[in-house]
Amino acid sequence: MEAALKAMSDPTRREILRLVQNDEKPAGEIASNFPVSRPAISQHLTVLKSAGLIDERRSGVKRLYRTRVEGMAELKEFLDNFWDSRLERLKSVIEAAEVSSVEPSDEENGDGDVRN
Amino acid sequence: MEAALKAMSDPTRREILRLVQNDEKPAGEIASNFPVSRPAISQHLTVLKSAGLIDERRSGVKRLYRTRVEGMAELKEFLDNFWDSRLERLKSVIEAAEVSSVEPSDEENGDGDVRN
DNA sequence: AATATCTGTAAGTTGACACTTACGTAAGAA
DNA sequence: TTCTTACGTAAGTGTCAACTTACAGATATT
Repeated sequence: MEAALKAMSDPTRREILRLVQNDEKPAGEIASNFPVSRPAISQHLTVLKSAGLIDERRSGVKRLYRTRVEGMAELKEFLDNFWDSRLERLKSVIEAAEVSSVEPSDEENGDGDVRN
Repeated sequence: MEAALKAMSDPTRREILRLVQNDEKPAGEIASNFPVSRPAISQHLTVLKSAGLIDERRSGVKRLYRTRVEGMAELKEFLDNFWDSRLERLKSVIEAAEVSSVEPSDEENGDGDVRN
């Protein structure tokens, strides 16, 4: 999970995920879409695979990669829980902010008694 | 956005976000929840702030931090779009996998004609 | 003014990471 | 078997990021 989030934080890997979203593609073809070297992409694929975000299948000399749905779903669920515990009750706030302008509470006195 | 995702990929920062989800808290109190040094947390706060995920408010000597709803919402939306273009049509697949066991297509011949 | 408190910033260290260029390996073709 | 194709892996390099220990600055307190 931790690994999945970290894996997704890289733009190249996100693009890879986008490339293999539906049909599986061989490593070479995937690499051909990027300005970096083929081994570099191979390493990215390893990261994505060990993060559970893609599947690897061997077919002859080639290795076909494809998005692993379970892994993606797990990550999504993890993040959805994250939003839930934070955004849910604050959802109204942002909606209110969209309607009217931002209206700060405007307090500039000192201290609010925070135990330390 | 890129910055936000990267910021979230760190466990310490995710915990910070969890701490300041509702009420704002001063940097010192936030730091007291972690085994690392206070300056380290201060730097994490800087990262989160410049990623637009938290807000800073000065109150006397203290600096109060709190989750920034807009930033979180934007990140969520970005990711939701990401899932959409990938998971939506594959949703059925994982649901099918939950019902029955995994049933691979069982192809082991070679090559599928991939231009290279 | 002098002092204590709360905090960011500077500077340096260490480890992770994205990348490169060899090189090794497995599968199919000649 | 020998060659070619499609890869991963090893080894090295530069950069970034998380952390540390000083130190500086700004706000109350005395």
